[in-house]
Amino acid sequence: MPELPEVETVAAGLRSRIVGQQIDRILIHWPSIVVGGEEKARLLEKSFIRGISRRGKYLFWDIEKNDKNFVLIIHLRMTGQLYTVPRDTSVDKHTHLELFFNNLEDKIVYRDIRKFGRWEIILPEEKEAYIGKRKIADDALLMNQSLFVERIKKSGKNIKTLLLDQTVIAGLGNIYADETLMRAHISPKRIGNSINDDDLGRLFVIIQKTLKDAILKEGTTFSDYVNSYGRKGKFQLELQAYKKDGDSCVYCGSEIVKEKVAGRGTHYCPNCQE
DNA sequence: CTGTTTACCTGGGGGC
DNA sequence: TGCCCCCAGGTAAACA
Repeated sequence: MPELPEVETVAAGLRSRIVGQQIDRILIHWPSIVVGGEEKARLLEKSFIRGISRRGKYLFWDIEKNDKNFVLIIHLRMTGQLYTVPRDTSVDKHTHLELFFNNLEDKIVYRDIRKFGRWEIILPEEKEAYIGKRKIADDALLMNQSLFVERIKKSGKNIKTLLLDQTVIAGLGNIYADETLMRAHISPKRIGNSINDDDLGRLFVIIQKTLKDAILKEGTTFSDYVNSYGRKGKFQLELQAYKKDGDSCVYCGSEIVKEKVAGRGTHYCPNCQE
């Protein structure tokens, strides 16, 4: 699923090619992907893309049309894909939106098997409220370490729940929550306020390093994720925990188990994650 | 306020 | 081959 490294890879790939471009036309095959439906989606036609940014798993496109500014917010959720193909490429039944450009031979397609992803168009002055309403925390790569440690330390929830909570730290999903806890040798079931400062500091550093490593590998492709060129990532080759149940732990050789923690399938080593 | 449950969707895999 | 059921998990809304 697209988490911080995957969304960052998509953001960077699109930014280098479409900032400055003008959208000529949008094809809408499944209007409910866009909040407000077709009428709202038409706002994008003839608009210019002025910038692309990211916070956690949210993509933000700064849009300008007739001297008015908008923000397009895209969340890929579980199976969303956002990538370019030559404009005459045919699309399948899972492709819900297509963006054509004035001066680009490629089009952008939005493909999403489960249709969980959302596009939302708001005004720039509404962006702060959008983030505030959802209480989206600082991006994991920009967050202050002591703030992270303080938030975990005062919580009675387990660490897996906290890492998945986008109001605590933004960007981790099920894959990177398991991967970072494995690398930090911390059990997903440990309660936040039972973990000492040193271990939390270490976890924070490992979170940032793991996410950066995954960005260098252009993300993890397990089933659906692709980058902005429609190609798979390579970090799945370096996973140590996610979907590794039954395999040997790379640190101690014990068998990795899978059980439900925080309502999610959770993979960890019972021996070295205490 | 907090915590839990359900809805949103489809494809894949297991059981028979 | 096919049918049924469960599972995958990010977010938001409904609920207790």
